[in-house]
Amino acid sequence: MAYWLLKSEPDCYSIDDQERDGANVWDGCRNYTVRNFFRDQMNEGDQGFFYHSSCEPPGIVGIVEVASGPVPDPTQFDPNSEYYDPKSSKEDPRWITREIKFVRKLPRQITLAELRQTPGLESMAVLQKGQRLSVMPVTDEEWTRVLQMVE
DNA sequence: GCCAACGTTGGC
DNA sequence: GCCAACGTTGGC
Repeated sequence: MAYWLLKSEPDCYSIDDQERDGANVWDGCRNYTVRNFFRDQMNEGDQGFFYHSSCEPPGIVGIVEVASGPVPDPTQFDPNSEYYDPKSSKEDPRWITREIKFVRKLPRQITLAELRQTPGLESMAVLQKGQRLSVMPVTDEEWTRVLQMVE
């Protein structure tokens, strides 16, 4: 059992979209570190923070759960998709992801600025300078500490 | 296999 | 819109 933080731009796919869809394939990610998290590190049943990025204000808005084993990202095979990858094949798919399902919204958003001000979260991956991964690990301690902020 | 150029992310 | 950080690409 592990915890994660998944970033999404709300203009593109928000927590409300996730709530409406329930479960869906987390597609479109084209970063090898993130691919490896999806393929090798996640476990079905792991939970994650749903984080709104590139918006005002950025921050954590909900909780989601890893709802499948590793699956190929279908958009890599679709020539009409902006995420189409002609170098990938169905025999040896390059981009692996998971189904992600909605668990709940937080009672209120926890902004990035708040996270930065919270003692105990100094080492949290999302707060580190220069990190830009769209999926990042969260420790047990960080998970608990963040949830305390909205209790 | 090195590394410069380029592209992307995402907070500010 | 700016720009720092850093991943990816491609020439050599």
